[in-house]
Amino acid sequence: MVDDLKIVYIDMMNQAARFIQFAWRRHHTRRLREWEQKKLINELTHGRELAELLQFQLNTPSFSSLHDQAREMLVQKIMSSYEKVLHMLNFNNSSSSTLDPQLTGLMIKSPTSLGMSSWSNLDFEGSVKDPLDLKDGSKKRKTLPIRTVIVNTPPGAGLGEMLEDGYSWRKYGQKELLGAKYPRSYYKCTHRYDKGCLATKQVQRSDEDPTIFEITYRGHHTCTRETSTTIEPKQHNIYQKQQQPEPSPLNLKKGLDIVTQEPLPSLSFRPPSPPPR
DNA sequence: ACCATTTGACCGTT
DNA sequence: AACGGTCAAATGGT
Repeated sequence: MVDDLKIVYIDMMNQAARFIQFAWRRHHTRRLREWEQKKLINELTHGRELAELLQFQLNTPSFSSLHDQAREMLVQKIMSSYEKVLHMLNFNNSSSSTLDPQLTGLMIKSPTSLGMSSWSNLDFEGSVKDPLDLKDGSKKRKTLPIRTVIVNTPPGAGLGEMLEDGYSWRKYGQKELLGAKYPRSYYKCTHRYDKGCLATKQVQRSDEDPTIFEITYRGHHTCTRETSTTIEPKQHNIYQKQQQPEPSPLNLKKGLDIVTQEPLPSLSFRPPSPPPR
């Protein structure tokens, strides 16, 4: 849970950084167009909401108070980060819908000079660094569950429907692999940013039998809501190749909405407590 | 205007 | 240096 939110958070911050950098470099002091800014603000706003959810969850009586303290610190970092970014972007809301170029410049050149401590791990040549990696030597990064399925094409089916699995994916890359005849395609869940869904898949057409595809999924879909029309993935012609058990059994069934949907056992449900400032 | 895909560049690991 | 994964500008579609 915490790890997942961290990933989304870093992802979003990186995107925000890249976005601002892009706007800065290409248009120099040009103004961001309204829709550009709106998009960015929407993303950041949602990220802040996620952080609030996390904070609420952390108000739950703890198992290990030590970890909870670290978590709480992380939450506060996240929250203040978002507050500051949003504030910067909203700076001019009252007058016009443009991003103040001077402010942008300051952000890039000397983020700390404005007291933006949580931007200090943002360098604009690189990206956001994971704050917990700095102090903790535990390198448990590959925690996302991986499962690979072999799918073969039904005789009459076309390629398109063959690759349908009930989820919506956005292709973000394709690569010719070393000894392979066919390229490998890379997909992210369409709701990576609007719902923080980290699911990913790779599709690899088989060398020897081109009707066979090897599809590797990693991560859960946290984007599905069971409001009426949850689509179950089609299970035709699928052979499970390998399966990894869930590392985190107690959460993430329904993703980051867990607080509102599936309260933890210890959490007798109550309305979200106002987050401490 | 908005969105997804394409595709070479880029980047981290080995 | 090479490989595999990801990014993002260009492109094409609605």
